[in-house]
Order: sequence, then structure tokens, then C-alpha cells
Amino acid sequence: MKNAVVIEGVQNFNISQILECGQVFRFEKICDSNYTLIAKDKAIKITQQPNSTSIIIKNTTSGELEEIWKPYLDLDTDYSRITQVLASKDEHMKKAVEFGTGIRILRQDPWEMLISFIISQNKAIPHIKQCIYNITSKYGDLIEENSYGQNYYTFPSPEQLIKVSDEQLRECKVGFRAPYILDATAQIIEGTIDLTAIFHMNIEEARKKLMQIKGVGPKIADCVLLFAYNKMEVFPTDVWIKRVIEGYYFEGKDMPLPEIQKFAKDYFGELAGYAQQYLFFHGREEGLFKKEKKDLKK
DNA sequence: TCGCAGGGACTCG
DNA sequence: CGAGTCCCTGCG
Repeated sequence: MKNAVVIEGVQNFNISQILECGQVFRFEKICDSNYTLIAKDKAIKITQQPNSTSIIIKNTTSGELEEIWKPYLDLDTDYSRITQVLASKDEHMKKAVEFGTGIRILRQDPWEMLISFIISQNKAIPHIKQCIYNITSKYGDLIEENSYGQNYYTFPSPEQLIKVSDEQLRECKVGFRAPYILDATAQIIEGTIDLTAIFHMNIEEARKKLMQIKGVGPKIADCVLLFAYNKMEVFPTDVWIKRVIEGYYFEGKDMPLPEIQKFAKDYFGELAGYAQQYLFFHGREEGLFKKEKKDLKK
């Protein structure tokens, strides 16, 4: 029987921040304290009242909570230490950590992350979500119908996607990324890339392996490594985070990407991935550095 | 209205 | 290397 389970006394957990900080695309906001999340071939509802340490998960079991959701939600990681260390770095980090103190980095599926972040390139988040929904609704399996909004579907497996053509992918509005998705799928099916094996690789090996897929560069590889493989020392560097780092630590000067990466590695060390999420979420929600950029163009 | 940027990466020269 | 290009959408 599917039912509701409750988790009590969880610190550093804010479901809104966790889902809205840009690491995950398959969720729906019902209201501030109530979200639908599709993951692990299931659709669950997560409820958390403001400032509450109690979390209610609907449409699951206590068995699934232990086996699936605790690892997925990263509930066994001590975020009080992480937030403390990062907040003590400087005033910028302190603000960013305080702003997103309930963020946790989810442990998502490598295959789904790979395709999702290939789609993400040069797109805004709502558009990314739409493309992913299009693909799941056409080529995934129905999990549950939903009379209020979009139905819930599984993310199609490599075996399901290998049957899909370039043209069919373009109908999902992925545009020029269609051949990238085809290449990723083909390499998984052919076995030239083994997504499970990447769990056991070091960062450099893993990044190299992922980047042998067309359309996967350093940024997308790092996103997959951080959000699926839990390589916490990577620092995915997109235009936003680049702007934030330049503004905070380089007086707004334009810095080459390797310099930013080196700075993050030296300054944040093995917590770089967490730092990236706090900085990204804070920067985006506050609309930081948008004005500065416009001013520069004059 | 239209030009531009959006969690980039590839392809030329 | 640096610049231009890629599909599509929303925003000023």
C-alpha cells in the first residue's frame, strides 16, 4: 500500500530551495510548501511547512523511504558542517549560505542527468523543463495520470531512446542538441560508455569519459559529475557563476574559465560543488550582476 | 518590433 | 585560439 511517511527533525532541508536551485528539472510547484517530484520512476509529493523540520512524503512507503528517498535526498550528509565551513570563508559566502541554508545536493540518475544537461545548453530553465517533459511524455512510460496538470512519466531508458530519430527529437524542441542526444544514447547502447563504471573513476578520467560524447563539454560534464556521481569537488562554471565569481573575487574583471576553475579548487577545495550551488541560487534569486552586465555594454 | 540572451559546445579560419 | 553558429523561447 502506498501511503504517506513523515521524517522528523531534519536540519538544513528546505524543499523549495532544493528543487528551485537548478539541479533538478522534473518537479512541479503546487504551493510554497508543497511540491510534486518525479524521480526513481515514481511520482511523490513532498510537503514541508515554512521553517519546519518535518517533511511529509506522499505516495511512498517506509521501505522506499529508507532504500530510495534518504539516499536520493542526501539525508545522511552533515550539512551543518558544510554550511559552517563555507560561511566562514568571507562575507559573500556567508550571505549565500544563509540565503540557501536549506539546499541539499540530490543524488540523481546519471543517464537522466546526462541527457538533461545536454538539453540545458544555451537554454533557460523553463524551456529545459518543457523539452524534458516532451521527451518523457512521448518516449517514457506512464507512471500516473494527473487531472490537474501534466501526467507523470518515467525518463526513457537508453533502450527506449535508441529507437527515436533526429526528427522526432526535434519535435520535442531540443533543436541542434538532437544529434548530441543520439550520440550519447548510441554510445551507451554500444557500450563504449558505461555510466556505472564512472562511479569508480577519478575526476579527470570521469570528465574525459563524459566529454567523449558530442555536445558534452566541461560545464555539462561537471554538472553530471556533481548531481549524479556526487563528485563534490567539481565546480560547474556557467555564465552565471562566472559572473558571480568575477564580481565577488576579481573586481568584475573578465576571467578565463580555467582561472575561475583554479580559483574555486584552491578556495573551496572539496566543498566546491556545494559552494557553487549556494552561489548560483543566491545570485540568480537576487538577480545579481544583471545590471552590471548591461552597464558594461554601454 | 525585433534583437538578444538563456546554467554551451562545435566548427571553422 | 577567437568568432560565428546552432533550435527555440521569453523578455526588454
